[in-house]
Amino acid sequence: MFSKSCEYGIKATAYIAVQAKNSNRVSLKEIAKAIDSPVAFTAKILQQLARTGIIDSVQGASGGFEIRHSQINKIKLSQIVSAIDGDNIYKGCGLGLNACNAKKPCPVHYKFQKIRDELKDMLESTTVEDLTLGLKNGHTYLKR
Amino acid sequence: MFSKSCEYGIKATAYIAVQAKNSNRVSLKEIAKAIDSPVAFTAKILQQLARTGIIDSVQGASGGFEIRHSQINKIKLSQIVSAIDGDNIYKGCGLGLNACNAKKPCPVHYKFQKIRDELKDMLESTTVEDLTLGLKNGHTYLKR
DNA sequence: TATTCACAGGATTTGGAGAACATCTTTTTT
DNA sequence: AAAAAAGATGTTCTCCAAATCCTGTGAATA
Repeated sequence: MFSKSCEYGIKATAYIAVQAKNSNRVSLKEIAKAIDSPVAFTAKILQQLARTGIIDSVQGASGGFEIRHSQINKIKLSQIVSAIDGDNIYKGCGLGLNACNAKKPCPVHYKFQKIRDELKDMLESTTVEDLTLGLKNGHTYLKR
Repeated sequence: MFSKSCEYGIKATAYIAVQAKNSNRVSLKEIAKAIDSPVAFTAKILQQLARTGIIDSVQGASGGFEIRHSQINKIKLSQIVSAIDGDNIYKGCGLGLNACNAKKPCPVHYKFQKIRDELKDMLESTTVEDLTLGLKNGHTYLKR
């Protein structure tokens, strides 16, 4: 469904948000450990997220990553996905055709459109805060 | 969404079905040309589909691939997907966790489950015949 | 029965995403 | 100002899906 990068991006953002709620700034290492991801690779993804303004990075000793409290309930999953995987999930043809659209649809175009639209709605109506709720009370997990 | 193999598999099956309705048996080359896919790679995928009984292959001169008329409206998209990609699409975790299930769900588990269930329903309720209809009257396409 | 056509299937190569490594830059602390 | 902590960036390595190659086998037909 999503690329590995995107999966890590979502998990990392969720973890940072949980810690930000406790006013903790977290380091790259801590994040990688918490979401069980390769450190160096995670660094690149966090950079992408920081550049697009989804998370904030602070350099230097006692630096790390954080998210402004006011942003936690505003960041939508769709933003993270777009930042990392682009909008191919919404636009891409189910059968991989380059020019698949309403004018020249592939045989499964409309059936897939329905699914994709629902996926889009879901991603646009789910905020990072939604993800933190289950994590805080231990009902959901980021590892294993 | 699907692997390239799977995309080719669906397109090939649809094409073979259209031709089978006209009582034409089609060769590997013709199929590859019709769906704009690499010949050798397509051969492998057709082998898989033939082995699982979704399509029939006939060796020798004037051989090729075909589908029994009585099967065209019975073969479901889900069968093709399972034969090539397995059932990872239904089971796989949205965030790539190995052990993501109702007992230890990831933060997006239930939201994704809904989408996946709908995808499953769609694939199970769409037959190869459904795909052939648009192709025959020129409303849908397999190339470009 | 020899030839040719066409699929079967094992072995191999290629390309790109994912992962790891090394180095440079910035910021904080002392 | 120097050292330490941490992010930024470029390069390399690895692995698997994607694609190809080559040889084997079966069927038609002359």
